[in-house]
Amino acid sequence: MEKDSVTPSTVPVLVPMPADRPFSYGVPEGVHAVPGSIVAVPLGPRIVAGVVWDGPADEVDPSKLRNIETVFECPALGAESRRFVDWIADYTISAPGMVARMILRVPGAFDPEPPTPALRWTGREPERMTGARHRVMEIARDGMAWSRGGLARSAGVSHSVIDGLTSQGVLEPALIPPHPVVAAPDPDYSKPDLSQNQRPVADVLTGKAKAGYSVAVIDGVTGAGKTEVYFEAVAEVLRAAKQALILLPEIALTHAFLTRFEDRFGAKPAEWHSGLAPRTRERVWRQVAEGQVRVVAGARSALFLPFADLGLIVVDEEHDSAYKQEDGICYNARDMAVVRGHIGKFPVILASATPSVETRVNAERGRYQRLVLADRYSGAELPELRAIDMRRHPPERGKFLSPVLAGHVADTLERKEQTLLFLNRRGYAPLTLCRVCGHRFQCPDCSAWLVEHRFRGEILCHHCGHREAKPEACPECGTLDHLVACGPGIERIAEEVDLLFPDARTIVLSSDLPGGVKRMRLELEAIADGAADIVIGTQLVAKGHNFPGMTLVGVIDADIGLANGDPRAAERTFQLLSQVTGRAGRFGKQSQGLIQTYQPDHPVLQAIISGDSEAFYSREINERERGHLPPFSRMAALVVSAVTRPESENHARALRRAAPSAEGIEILGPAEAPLALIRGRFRFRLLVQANLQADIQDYIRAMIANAPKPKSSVRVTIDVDPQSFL
DNA sequence: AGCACGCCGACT
DNA sequence: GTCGGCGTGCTC
Repeated sequence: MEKDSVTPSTVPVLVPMPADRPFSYGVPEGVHAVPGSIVAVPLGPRIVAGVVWDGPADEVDPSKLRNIETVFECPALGAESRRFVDWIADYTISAPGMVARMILRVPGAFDPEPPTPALRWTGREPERMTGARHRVMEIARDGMAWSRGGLARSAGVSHSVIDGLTSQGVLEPALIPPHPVVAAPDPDYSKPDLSQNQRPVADVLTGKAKAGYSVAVIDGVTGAGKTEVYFEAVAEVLRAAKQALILLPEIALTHAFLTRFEDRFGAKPAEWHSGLAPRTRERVWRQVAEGQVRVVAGARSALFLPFADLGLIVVDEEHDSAYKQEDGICYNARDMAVVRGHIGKFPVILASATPSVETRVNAERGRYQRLVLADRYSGAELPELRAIDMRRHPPERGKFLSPVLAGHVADTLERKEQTLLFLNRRGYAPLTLCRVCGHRFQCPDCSAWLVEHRFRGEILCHHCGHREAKPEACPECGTLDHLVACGPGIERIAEEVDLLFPDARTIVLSSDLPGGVKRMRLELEAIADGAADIVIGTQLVAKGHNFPGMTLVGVIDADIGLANGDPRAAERTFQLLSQVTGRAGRFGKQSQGLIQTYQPDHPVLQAIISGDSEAFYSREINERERGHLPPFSRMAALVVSAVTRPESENHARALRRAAPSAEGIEILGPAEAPLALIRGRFRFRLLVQANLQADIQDYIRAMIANAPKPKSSVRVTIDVDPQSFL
């Protein structure tokens, strides 16, 4: 410990920790740290990455003050990104350091990528020429830098030949700068051939792209060409030398999308999703920060890339629930994209064939501008939709395809066209029970049934990942071979299809598919190329894939989503079924969608079949307004969880008692959360419902501050704007 | 969030 | 007798 004659200057630093404000760190002599600088700082026993924040640092006990370890050689986080972090922390009632962590969760990206060592021709000729050396010189004479291995391989010689030439001074060491992850997109690479319907919408969007903040909603049926239209806004932003971000629901980062982008701009966008290799991830992050990457196509987490100069965000399929993050910091990427646009003073485009009720209401209120794209592009017909009344056309006992649907599948096979059978349930059967004693297989740690996955020979929990080998005997009564599967999953549908159509080539697609993003892309491409006759899939096949040969879509069970009482259930079912039936008939052939249901008169099904979505929306919006539900009020869910049921319930009650009384704010609960037990923790939930003028965040902060501090084993998670209103 | 410290069960 | 479980507390 040396005695300091001068007090070192201090700066606030956001560290990846749930503290409500930045920590203070000393800045050593000669170190340059400005707001946004990404730094390594000591925190307890370890070194972590943090960001220098704005404003003066808090005074801290000098004995606690520690110094910044390093300032990374990396562009500082811009002021817009910093305001975005502060805004999200405030809105979601979470620690700013934890929000910043979402940006910084890219280990290794903060140090510049080292240039690759290479060799280049010096202009000198070898003293003695040999065959091998001649082959090397043929290549090296172009004056380009080659890696040692690359040059050897190209010339078909061994390393020692290269080393010999290097020691003779024929080749000299050089450095290859890091490769750009993608080439620069050219806004004028190919002029789009827009239809009469698309042109005016594209013109409005390009106009907005040149102005400041605005939100536009492109509302158009599947296949109406929304992508081509928003590409024009992207082009305009590229001309203005700004960056653009296109958000897509997780799985929708399809090869087809990337190809369309490349056809329009002459280069692929940089991709950002969970399936990226760590190395690629780092490169993309860094090149986005440096401004080298101009366009990113990514999943919701791409919103937290350190853009140098962002000028547009497109949220494709804006209604999709994949935009909602439910764990850790709860946020909806669609809404946060709008916030980001507001902070950065740039336009945001929301696109969907089935916009969310929230977005429709925002458009009606004039906050968003709605642009309608009416017709299908290039004359493709919408599928002809019909409900199959399962009460009149029941399947055989223990089967799930009605004779009507099976008949149409047979016809489609005969025409050598493709069928998609949709069922939003993974596995073989959602429930297994013993026919002798009635024992039901339940997860030991969750209030959920174990789902049989017959292909894997296991029964597993879809909430915590608990798995066990599928037993032969009932664990309760010991009876052998009397376990019975209840209800269908896609594997069971596949089994039924195999019995009905043994010669058809079938494929089962769900998130269970081993092999990750890569395998999924290959399978989807193979299907598009006609490698399967019948595709059986979960919602993942409903999202944005084009299957040209697909002329029949069968929905196995349209009633699944409507069963629970959630006010949003109707909307979700409408969106999902519209999306999945929209997979058919995108390329001119007449196609049909058959929807199996026990309630063909349900308004949601009527809306889908008749194509009268306006009636559906006005009814839904009305119901939300009457029920005082979002977006006509604001909601937040507080979930208390603990290892024992009473601990959880008691603290939930304590929170409710601690709630101040406030004008226009109401609390519902506590009640057992929809899944009362997850991963061995009992959950109780409070719902806070506020009118649009009330400050729901302040209210919740007061509630938590007033309540007794719970034991650390009791956790409270806050979800502002929850997906479920129940 | 991570990590260390600290106090109670099954084993080298 | 130790190894190791996770409950509690702290991090500028």
